[in-house]
Amino acid sequence: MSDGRAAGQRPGEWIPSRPTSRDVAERAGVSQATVSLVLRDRWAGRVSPARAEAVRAAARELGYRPNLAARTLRLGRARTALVVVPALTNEFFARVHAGAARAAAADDVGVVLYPSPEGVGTAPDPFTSASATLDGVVASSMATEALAVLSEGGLPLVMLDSEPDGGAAATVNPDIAAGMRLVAGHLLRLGHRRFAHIAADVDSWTFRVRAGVLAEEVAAVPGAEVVVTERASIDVRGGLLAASRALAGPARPTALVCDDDLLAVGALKAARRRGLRVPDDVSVTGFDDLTMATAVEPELTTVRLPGEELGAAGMRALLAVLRGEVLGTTVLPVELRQRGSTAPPAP
Amino acid sequence: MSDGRAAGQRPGEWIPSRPTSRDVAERAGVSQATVSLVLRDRWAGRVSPARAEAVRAAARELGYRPNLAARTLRLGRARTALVVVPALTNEFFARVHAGAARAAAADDVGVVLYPSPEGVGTAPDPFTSASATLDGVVASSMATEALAVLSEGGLPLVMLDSEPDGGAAATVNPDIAAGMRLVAGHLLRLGHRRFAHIAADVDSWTFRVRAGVLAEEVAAVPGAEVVVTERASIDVRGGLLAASRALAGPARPTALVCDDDLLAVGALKAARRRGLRVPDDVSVTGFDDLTMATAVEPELTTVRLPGEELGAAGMRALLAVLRGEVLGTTVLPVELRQRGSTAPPAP
DNA sequence: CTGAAAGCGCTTACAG
DNA sequence: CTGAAAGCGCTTACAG
Repeated sequence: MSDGRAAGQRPGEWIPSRPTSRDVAERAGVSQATVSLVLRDRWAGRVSPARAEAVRAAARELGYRPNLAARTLRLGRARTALVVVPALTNEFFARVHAGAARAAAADDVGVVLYPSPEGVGTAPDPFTSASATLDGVVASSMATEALAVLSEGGLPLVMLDSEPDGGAAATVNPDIAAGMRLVAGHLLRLGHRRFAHIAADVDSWTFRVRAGVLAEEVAAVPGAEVVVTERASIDVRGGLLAASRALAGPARPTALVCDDDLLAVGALKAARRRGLRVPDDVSVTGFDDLTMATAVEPELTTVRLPGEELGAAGMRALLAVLRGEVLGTTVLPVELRQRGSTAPPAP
Repeated sequence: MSDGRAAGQRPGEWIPSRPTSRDVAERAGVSQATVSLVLRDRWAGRVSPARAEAVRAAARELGYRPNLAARTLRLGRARTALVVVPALTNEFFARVHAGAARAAAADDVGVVLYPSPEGVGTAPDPFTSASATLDGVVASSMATEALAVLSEGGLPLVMLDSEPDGGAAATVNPDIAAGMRLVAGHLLRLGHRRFAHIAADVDSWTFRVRAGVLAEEVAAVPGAEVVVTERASIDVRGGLLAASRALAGPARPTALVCDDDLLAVGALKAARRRGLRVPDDVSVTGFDDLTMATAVEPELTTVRLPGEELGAAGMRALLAVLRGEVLGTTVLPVELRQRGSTAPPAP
């Protein structure tokens, strides 16, 4: 202790000098090795039950907690995963994070969160962060350009809601295509033929799939057509602007298919401002099933994406990859939630 | 390297064997000490500029990143703070986290997030988490019982939106009392006299203040009264149920003062279901100014709590405490956002 | 201006 | 069944 501790303490008295495994060993009258064995539960048949109990008692009395930095250094693994999401203030990504953290905790792995600051755009290098002693990365719904940065870390990478063959060790996706097929089918069956697609202004797999499937499904029905608005930023205001424009055209669409619930909420506002009733004059659909989807009136017909399950499955996939297993792409089912914002078009 | 590395690698080939400072030293033809000095920017006057440049070049070429576990172990500090919030899927706490992470990053400190799984209730011991090499804790809006657990870690603790003298090293609060005074004043000035308080079912400082101030302000006006509903769980459904009950009574209140925007959104729904118009028949106010506040119609009159600023100020306070500074309680200003959900009561 | 050495706290192969 | 020792990668006081 020639310097390190002293140097660490100089800035203030705030460093609680925690007991070390040596302190526990001393108190229990055993060696540090025995302490480690007992506390890591690797003692069966190697340490007598009496001594094991003595160690546990000493640890308890001292309030001993292993120093994770030391353990990490020794073990060469951090038992920590990085979760990268475009924006944490979006409820969907908060759910993804919650699911990932839950699955990680079940395996005694910690999670460090990295919300890409520029929204869904390119993330600056997360690996320079102070918490960057990482075993692997789970990243959700990133824009295409962001992948390169993530791969650069050289860490095992699991992508969520992303291009299936994007170079990640594993991919877990909600069944986006099925979701959009459910929306299109629902509206077509109600009798809609003039659609507007309120599309998000993010260039990522998930939104490309939504656009592609909607176009296909509508094209398959004679007389049906879909116009695509200028791409909208993913917030209420973006939806309001894009939907206003879509509703202003000559052949007014009878259904607004929105890439996200936030856009759909904006579309609801746009319709109301033009004096149109939802769903009587125009139907509106969303994607995600955020809390907001049932907060508004009418409540939104939308696709429920399993955010928590996505995060949990992604973390489990990462853990499996770290164990050396080889994984491909997992697809999670989605559901259509039919609510008050959709109805047959006015005759 | 008798065992450690080998043991670490056995589970799979996934551990990228990263270059160490020794590798950089070798490549640059200097000692490890020089590498450390240069890379930590402590070389001025101690290492010749030419060698410093050589070290930087070598580090760049090898893609060297310091092993944080080793640095942490040596330094005795983790440069990592724990942020504890009741629930991350609540947008307000997501904002708090974002602000805290931003402030931490500015000081090159990492953030580990701990969303108390049981909502706003008692958090189980966060310090057993695998990422628990921590310098300090910032905790927001915790229920009273949760404080004990947090103090137990023995780490410097900054509380946000909490009891000012609750034993934390520092406290940073939005001016909750002023916020509720703004709401009450606004409604009283509009002419309201019969209030219902849709109160949250969480026993914490922030909600006690809201209840206390509302009661006081209303009591100060002759003829004005406030009834308190059964406490509601903080979500749309909770608000809907509590508000339904409040509106069913004999002397129907003309204003529903809600502890949270989610409750207020529920109240909006309750009013609508009873065939009451907002704000013509009944006024509704919220607290927080979530995205949802402007998503609904009419948009909510609410108190804007500065979530990001709260998180950032809290983290800066923790950093100051870690530097040995003594801090008291900081109060952040709040604002009333007047929108469409409030109006004079029907005559 | 530079390097050799010690030590942070832990875990494990090895020797008893 | 138990302990002494080495070493993970880094930083810094110290000796040159």
